[in-house]
Amino acid sequence: MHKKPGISEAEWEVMKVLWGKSPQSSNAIVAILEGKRNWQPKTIRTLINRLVSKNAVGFEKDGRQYNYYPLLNEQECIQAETRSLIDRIRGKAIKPLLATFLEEESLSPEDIAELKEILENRT
Amino acid sequence: MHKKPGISEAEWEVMKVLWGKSPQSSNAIVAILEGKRNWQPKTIRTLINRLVSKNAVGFEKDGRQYNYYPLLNEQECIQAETRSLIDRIRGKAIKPLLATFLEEESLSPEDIAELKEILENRT
DNA sequence: CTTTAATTATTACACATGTAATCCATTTGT
DNA sequence: ACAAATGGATTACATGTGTAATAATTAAAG
Repeated sequence: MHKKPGISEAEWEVMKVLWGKSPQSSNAIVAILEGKRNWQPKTIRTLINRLVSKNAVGFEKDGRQYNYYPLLNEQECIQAETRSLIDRIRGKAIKPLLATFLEEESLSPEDIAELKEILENRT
Repeated sequence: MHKKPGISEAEWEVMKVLWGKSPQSSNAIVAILEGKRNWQPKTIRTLINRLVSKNAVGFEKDGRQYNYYPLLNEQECIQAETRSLIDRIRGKAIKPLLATFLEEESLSPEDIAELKEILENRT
């Protein structure tokens, strides 16, 4: 039994563009991503098509062109990835992982305060 | 240009077994994993072999049998996965993700104290 | 020694993913 | 009206991954 396919790493880049603004034409998506990743336009179109196949992205026709928009919620996708990582290391020390996050990422003072509060309440 | 292959989700299960104790025979690994995942022994052996091909696992012969041990450090692998997730959601709110972690996972009081300290020092 | 059982090695096969190119239809410039 | 460009649809192809089965080898049992 094969498991439901998720959104691949490359496809995530497209989702992020659409979560940032939607709907957008493939041209617009291509323009944005060509700068960030070293991808050919054809490659980016393939990714868009795959996301449509996966029902992660929908589109409306505007004459001959399509305008794409996300069908999945950003926060839910992030949570799904997070849970996937948690599952992967389940049974192992979660702390070093968290430490990596806390050290590497830019958090606002408010974020930090809020996270501290979560930790307090867990004790 | 193809990127270096990582350790797949299924392979991680094998790594976890070996990080828990090593070296171990394939039989021992199979015995442990048959309980947790619904895998055939042949499947598990395939995973072990792939890890050997990837230089993630080494082995010493003990007569006709092999005893396997990890060649990669657990903490580093966890960090790599963590960074991969961070990259994936880069530019997006990291806080909800952290909140998920902090709420879902079981952390010891010592862990919590240590994490709080990390947060303090970041302020 | 020969048959059997256990282990490792090799092969299989469908679907996913990275990374595009080609084909086809339609719009647009001349 | 015709040619060129553009955008979507289809096809490509190597490698990775899940999930094993089969073949080859060798140790153990009789």
